[in-house]
Amino acid sequence: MSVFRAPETKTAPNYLPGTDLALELAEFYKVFGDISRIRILFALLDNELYVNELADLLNMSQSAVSHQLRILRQNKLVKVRKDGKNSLYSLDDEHVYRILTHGLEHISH
Amino acid sequence: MSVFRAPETKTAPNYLPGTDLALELAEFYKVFGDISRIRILFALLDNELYVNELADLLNMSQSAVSHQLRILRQNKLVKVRKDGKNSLYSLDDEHVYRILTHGLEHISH
DNA sequence: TATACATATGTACATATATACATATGTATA
DNA sequence: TATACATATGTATATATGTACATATGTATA
Repeated sequence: MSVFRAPETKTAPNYLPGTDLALELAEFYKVFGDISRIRILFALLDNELYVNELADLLNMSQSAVSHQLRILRQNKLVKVRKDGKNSLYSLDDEHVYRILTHGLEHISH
Repeated sequence: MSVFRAPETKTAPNYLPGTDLALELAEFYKVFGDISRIRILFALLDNELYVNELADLLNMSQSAVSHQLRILRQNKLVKVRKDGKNSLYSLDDEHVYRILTHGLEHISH
């Protein structure tokens, strides 16, 4: 990835994304930077689950789950399907699985 | 990814990582969840750079850059090479590029 | 309509964290 | 050794953020 360079030789970086893009990307990764949201995403990896099922499964309050689901929804990582008074949540994006997988690859060296 | 399921049918999730793993993964993504670190990583994508070069390039204080480089180092995302009194930083891991790329793919829909 | 229930949301607060500032450490050169 | 310079680090502080608690919204059923 990074090319070796003699200390005296200075080359400017040839790809620097604008601040806006960097910010957007940071905001995106920030969503994955919380254990509750990670656990929710893993729970939804192969299942469509109700809010209260998530709360029970993960030992979280209904409120906390709902708040985190909102963040995940806003970032298009999960989607909702209404079922009467219940809400069924599932993953929204095909990338989510790959993103989680790559993270796991990294931390397992 | 997520299998359709009738509301009455309840299946337990078949893969739930332990809390420790979820925490480790969240901590890992947290590193990407900051605009300064993202900008540093992009700057290092094709270049080996000195701390002061990064500071100039990104309009950050030397201290701020150094603090963030420490976090990136501890998470094995960048590595250092000493050159006298200078330090040359570069990406440490082949995954970094792919992780950034996937993030970009997601936010660009 | 009244009640029960599932989910969403407003708010307060405790905790985490990025940066500025000051300073320490380490290296090269006079 | 003294000085200049690059980088690292300790600390304080302002800001961001996750969760608890209370409550609102919306739906099904009696």
